[in-house]
Amino acid sequence: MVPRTRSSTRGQLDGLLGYQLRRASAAMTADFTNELGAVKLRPVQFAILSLVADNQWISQSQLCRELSVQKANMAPLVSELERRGLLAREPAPRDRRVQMLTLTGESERQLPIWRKLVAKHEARFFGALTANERDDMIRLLRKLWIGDDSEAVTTKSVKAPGAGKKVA
Amino acid sequence: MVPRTRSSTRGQLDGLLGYQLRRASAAMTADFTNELGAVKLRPVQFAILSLVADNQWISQSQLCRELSVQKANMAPLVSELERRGLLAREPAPRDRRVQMLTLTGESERQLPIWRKLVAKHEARFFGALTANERDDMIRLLRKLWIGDDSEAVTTKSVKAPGAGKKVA
DNA sequence: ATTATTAGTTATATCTCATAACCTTTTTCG
DNA sequence: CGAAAAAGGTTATGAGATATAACTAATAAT
Repeated sequence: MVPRTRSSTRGQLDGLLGYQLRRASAAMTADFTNELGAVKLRPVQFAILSLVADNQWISQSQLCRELSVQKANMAPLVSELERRGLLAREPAPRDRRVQMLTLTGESERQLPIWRKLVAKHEARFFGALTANERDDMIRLLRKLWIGDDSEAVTTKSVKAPGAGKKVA
Repeated sequence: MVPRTRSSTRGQLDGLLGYQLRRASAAMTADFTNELGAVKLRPVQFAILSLVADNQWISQSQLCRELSVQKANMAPLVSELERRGLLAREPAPRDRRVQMLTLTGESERQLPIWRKLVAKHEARFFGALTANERDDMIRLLRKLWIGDDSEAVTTKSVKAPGAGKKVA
């Protein structure tokens, strides 16, 4: 059971947090897909449904902000979930631009099951960590991107007025 | 300094390690691109060059295993770096199938500079963490994917003989 | 020697994510 | 009030990431 030909040195690379983060995230996504591939739910789709479940009548724009997904990418995502009968769009009465979102009977029924699958995936993938380590990690990870406010809704309409807030 | 319109509840989602990992990794990649976009180096390209620097004459296959990149995807990656004069391919004398890789004078010269840029990016992005927290995080992240051995070299040549090792 | 394996390439399909252009509806403000 | 700006949403498009399949050439196994 020799670890194959691990002869080379990962050297500098191995000490980079960014590299470790990227690799861990990729492995996690693969494991997620492995668990929820059968029900055809990708991480972002699960995130959308989960968020709609916890915030009924949330608008697509709000979703975009919460998930840092650009509106141009959110449209087809929501459309597909709608097409599959997992999400319903409802025009907002007070603002006719807004599409309010809600779960359907079908997704309402399935979501608890999917959440169990996700929980199973999490237990498996993060099983290498102790409960304390998991708490630490979630706390640390959250510090890295919270407050990102990475536009995500872009197309900032920075046409003429250059008074932009210096996006850096 | 109110956190904008954080009116909705991330609810269940927020407690998922996988979600946090995915968001943090995405934010990190964006920051990396922001720092090294000017020199046209993506994370995977930097990883390749860094690894070749630390392991001269490494083969593409070894690179694939180290980085969990499939050979079908590695080929064009290496080709582009070669085209840009940052990597040189040298047929191995003992095994004419193998392409041994090495840095060029140009990349040898630039790599220290690029490493400094990466260090700057890491300092900025992970600056929200203390030194101890960073040590913790790198240790925890490593536990998540090390030993993955996720094939990555696939195309298992499972032609006729079904005695394959059950790729799952 | 035949067979299986390994290194590498090319082609292709999906997913992710960013930009731009556009329409419609509100909101802001002179 | 009315024009301009801003916000919600859609479509189109391109680059990057990543997975599979099919293939050639060279080496290893039995």
